[in-house]
Order: sequence, then structure tokens, then C-alpha cells
Amino acid sequence: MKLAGPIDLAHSLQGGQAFTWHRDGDSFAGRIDGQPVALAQSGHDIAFRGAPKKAVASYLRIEPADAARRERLLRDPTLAPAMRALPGLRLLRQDPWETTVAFLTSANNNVLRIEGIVKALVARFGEAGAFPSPERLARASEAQLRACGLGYRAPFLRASARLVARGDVDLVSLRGAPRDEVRGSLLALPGVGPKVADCIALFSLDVDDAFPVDRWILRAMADTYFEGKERKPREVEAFARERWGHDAGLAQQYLFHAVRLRAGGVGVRRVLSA
DNA sequence: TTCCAGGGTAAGC
DNA sequence: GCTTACCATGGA
Repeated sequence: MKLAGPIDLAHSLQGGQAFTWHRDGDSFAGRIDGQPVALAQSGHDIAFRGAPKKAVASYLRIEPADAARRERLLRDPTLAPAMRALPGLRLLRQDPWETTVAFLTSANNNVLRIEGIVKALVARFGEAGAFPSPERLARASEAQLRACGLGYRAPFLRASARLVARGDVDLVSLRGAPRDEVRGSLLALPGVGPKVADCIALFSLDVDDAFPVDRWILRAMADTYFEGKERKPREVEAFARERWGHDAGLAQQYLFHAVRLRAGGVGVRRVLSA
């Protein structure tokens, strides 16, 4: 599959928005629409097997709007260095339920542990390696979930799984809806607050102007835009929407990665003073 | 040992 | 409406 723009599978698949891909030599093994898939990259060409081209392109968001989005964000002189340092970082279009579970476990947690918990859930409750359904996780006991490493989040996941299984929250129907509407619906799920809702919206529901504010983003924004002083999440989010509009989500992903990888000069001040 | 992690919840004001 | 303590877990 030839691509118009840059893509970096490693940063996109294993950078904290998806948690079940693993590197297998030169390729990445994971699942799309429940089917085992292998993706490999050589330059701007993506090789794939296990899933239809249409499904892969949808998951990787190979779409015309991407190039224009990158062009607009590159005009931001303070964001451009991060973008040039990590060309090809992409937002994914993941399964909404899997994304909900992953980011519900992300609260007050770190990427490595989230990966471990999600993989434990798949191993313990998934059928033939597929991600477990809401129905299956709703039937799990709190003790079983805690055994997967969820800690105090176990009852939240159980309750949220029950709501989704019953259809009280219809995740797929939220795709493409306005940001505030999506967030409002997701907040009905126990363990899902504003930040987690924005992650679900951005990484699985096509809400491109969502701007999840976590500890990393607070620091990255402080160092890049607020003279080193951290502001409240609400103020940071308002700043992002004013500055980047519907491109805010990709901007967030660049800032998140750049500060974590110490790339593109983002977060240098804090790193030096740490 | 203490700090930290892609925060949320509930209590207190 | 807005702050604050608490929360399981494991790596650094």
C-alpha cells in the first residue's frame, strides 16, 4: 500500500495510544477488527497481511485529510521541530471498546503497566487471542480483574463493561459526533473522566479536536508555551483549541511523544533542571 | 525509601 | 462551582 504522506509504524503503534502490538522482527503483529494482522514498513510503503486493505487503511487513517492537517500544524513554529523529529507519527482509528478499556486502566498509571494489564486481560478473557467483549468482562469477578493488575480500577472496569454490554452506552454510535457530545456520553462510564474520555474520542471515535491533557502534556505545554509554568488542564485545553482547532488531536500526540522521547526540543528545560 | 505514571472519585468547602 | 486525599501496582 503506497502512501502519500509519511508514516512511522513504531511510533504510531507502540507509542501509548495502542497497547497490543508487538514487534516481530521487521514487522508488527497485532489485530484489526479482531483479525490477526502483520504490518511492515519500507519507506512510504506499507506491506500487510491478515486483513483487507480497506481495514488497514482505516485503522492507520490513510486518508486525504492527513496531509493538509500536517501542513497546517507545520506552520506552528514551536510545534514544527517536534513534527520534523517524528515524521509519520499518526493517530489511529482503534476499536472503541478496546480503547475504552485501555484508557480506563491508564488513570494514574504508566504505559508499560497499561500494556501488561491489557495483555493480561486478553490472555485471561479473550477468545483465541481476540480482545474480550464487554459481555465477557462484565462477567469477570473483581478478584479476577485484580489478578490482571487492575488494582483499584477493577470495579470501575466491571461496571463500565456492564453498561456497555447492556447498551446503556453505545460506543460505536458516538463515532464522528461533536467532541462535547462524545465526552458527555463517555463520562457515564465509571472510571472515565474528562481526560480518559478525550483519549477514547481521539484514538477510536474520529474526534480530531480532542486534546487529552495528562501529566506529560501539562509539562510539554508549560515548557513550550507557558514559560515553564504549568497551567490548569482546562486552560491548557482551551489554549489548544484556540491555537489548533480541529487539528488539536494530532498536535497533542506530537507533544506527548516529543516530551516523552525528549525529541524536537520539547521539554528540554525541565529535563535540564531535573 | 520515595517518587512517579496518558486521573477518577468522593468528600469537604 | 472548586480543591484535596486517596487509590493498587511496579519500575526507577
